[in-house]
Amino acid sequence: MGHGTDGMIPTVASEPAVDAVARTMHALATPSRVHLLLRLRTGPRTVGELVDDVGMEQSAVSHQLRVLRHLGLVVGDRDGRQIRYRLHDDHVAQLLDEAVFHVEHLTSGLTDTPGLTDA
Amino acid sequence: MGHGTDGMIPTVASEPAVDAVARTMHALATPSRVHLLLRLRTGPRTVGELVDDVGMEQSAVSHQLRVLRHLGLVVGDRDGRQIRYRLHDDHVAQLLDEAVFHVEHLTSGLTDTPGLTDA
DNA sequence: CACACCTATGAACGCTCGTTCATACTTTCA
DNA sequence: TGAAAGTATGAACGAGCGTTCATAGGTGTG
Repeated sequence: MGHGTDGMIPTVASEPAVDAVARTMHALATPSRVHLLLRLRTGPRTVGELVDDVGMEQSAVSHQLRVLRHLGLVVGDRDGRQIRYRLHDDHVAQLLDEAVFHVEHLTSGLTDTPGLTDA
Repeated sequence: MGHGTDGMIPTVASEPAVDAVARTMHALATPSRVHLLLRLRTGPRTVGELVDDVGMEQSAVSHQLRVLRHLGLVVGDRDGRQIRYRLHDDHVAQLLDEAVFHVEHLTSGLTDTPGLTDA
């Protein structure tokens, strides 16, 4: 059972929502950001720790963290001269888990030619 | 695709899964595809119908449908000289609903400056 | 105050990707 | 079989984006 639109089916789903979905899902459309988010899902980490975890440069990590910040997915708290990042709330963690879950359970029935179930 | 590591709790989430998530979520990272998917969520539609629904050219629709097909999110069944597309399964519909749900409930606590909860 | 440490920012480059234009393919009908 | 309808495909162009390089901003320490 899914939450969300229980019962009522979105006949067309408001147009504005379309852009909002695309914009937010954009955060999960890049390996580097997914990597960072999954890392933060295990708990708060400083930028330096994240740099060590994923194989990215400090600048790249900072840039991506800014993107995630603007999307409201992560929050940074200053601790001394370093900044500790964390997922914004459980909502984000849940979204992450579901993304991973769905991907791992996608019936891989890829199709190359339309009109056929497989080819 | 292979699940390299065991099927355990995502303490760190296997590296390969990261790319898989990013690749699939990529489908939801563009307004045009979200539009098409949400439309298909209300039931099967032919390409022509989709063209009328969303404000895209036939070619663009066909191109995006191909992307969604390769990702295993939609399936096309030939019906006469037109092809009727539909979501691959309930899984995809659920993923869509959850995406919309989460976006609509994202505590919009955007932050521009790190180290501060708001500014 | 000067310096090292940590993180953020801006510019630039390369690449990916979505769209458009033109065309080919498949199916139906006369 | 020739034509029209419906859809797919390839090339090309432009925009958006992720990375790197260089540098600035802020923080603690001696």
